[in-house]
Amino acid sequence: MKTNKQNADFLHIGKKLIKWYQTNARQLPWRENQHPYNIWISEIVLQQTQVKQGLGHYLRFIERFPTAKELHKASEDDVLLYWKGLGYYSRAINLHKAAHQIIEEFDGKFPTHYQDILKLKGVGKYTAAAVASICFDEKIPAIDGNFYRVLSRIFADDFDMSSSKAFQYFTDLALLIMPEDKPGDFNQAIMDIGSEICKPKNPLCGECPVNDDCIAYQTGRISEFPMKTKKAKVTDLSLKYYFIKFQNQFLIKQRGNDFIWKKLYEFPTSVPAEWEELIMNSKIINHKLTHKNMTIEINTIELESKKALEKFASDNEYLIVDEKLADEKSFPKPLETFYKKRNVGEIGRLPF
DNA sequence: AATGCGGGGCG
DNA sequence: CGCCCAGCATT
Repeated sequence: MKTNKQNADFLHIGKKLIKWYQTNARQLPWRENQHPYNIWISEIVLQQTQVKQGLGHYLRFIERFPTAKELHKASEDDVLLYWKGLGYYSRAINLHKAAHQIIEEFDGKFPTHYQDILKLKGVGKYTAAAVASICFDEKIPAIDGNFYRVLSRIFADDFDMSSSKAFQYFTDLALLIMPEDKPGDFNQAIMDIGSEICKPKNPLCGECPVNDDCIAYQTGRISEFPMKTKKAKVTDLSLKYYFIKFQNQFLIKQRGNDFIWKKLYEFPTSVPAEWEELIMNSKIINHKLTHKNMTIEINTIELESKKALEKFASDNEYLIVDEKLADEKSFPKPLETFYKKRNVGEIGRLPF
């Protein structure tokens, strides 16, 4: 925690949020009472799910399974049937398992403390905090994506929300603005403001009850927050090449301008079916290599004549190059490696 | 620390 | 149409 924030009083922000919530809360079915069962179901439904999408499912689910006892008695298939279309189906399976826990481990009574609620299957820190604060007045901030966004903007704080330390960091920040009283209203105020006003894109700052406390808004830097490093997406890639040659000459073609290795040269990526017969009589050397997250298979085919090579090249618009000339072309790294050490490999059959 | 789960929303 | 999405369990 930054020391310059420790001594200042930010509790007035939380108090404003609570006051705003008491007259501006969205009217939602699970807010008609504070039964922990209903709040719990609603929080699970709303994980990674918009209210607009989850509302109908929530109503049908509660109608079919009005209490933990009913949910406990149901079959897993029945529970899944009522989850159909919502996605993340392990949520439904865990809901069902948690109903068993409530009946068997908690004697049919929904647990009343954060630490016990957390023991339920499918309930993590966010959901446990939401239920504990809304239903049992425990002062625990319900830290989710909304909270990261709202807090980072209020404090114009560029702490990376992708960091593994972000949860603790934003918990500390939340406690700076969280009053002792009405923790449930406080958390729900953040939920409503996060989804309706302090939206990721095009936030409606003019309607925000704490816009004069929001440093990002006051300094016109809303779009800078929250700070988030996007991790490079890792995808496995499997490639197959044919190193088709006659003596010291072989075939290459320049890649297009899309995907990877733009404009670099590579070996043929396929062998047309009409060449199959000719190639069946050739010696095939199979070579596999890995590079980063790629696996590349290269089949070396020694043709019987220069004429065959030329025919193949003109049929498929390949370039015939000399081994020395090839050095002047730009190859992707794994192909260049192969090109320089291509005497490695095993004799095999062509894998058509 | 990274990955899988699933739909809808968004540019 | 591809990309994105902090909640939770699992690895």
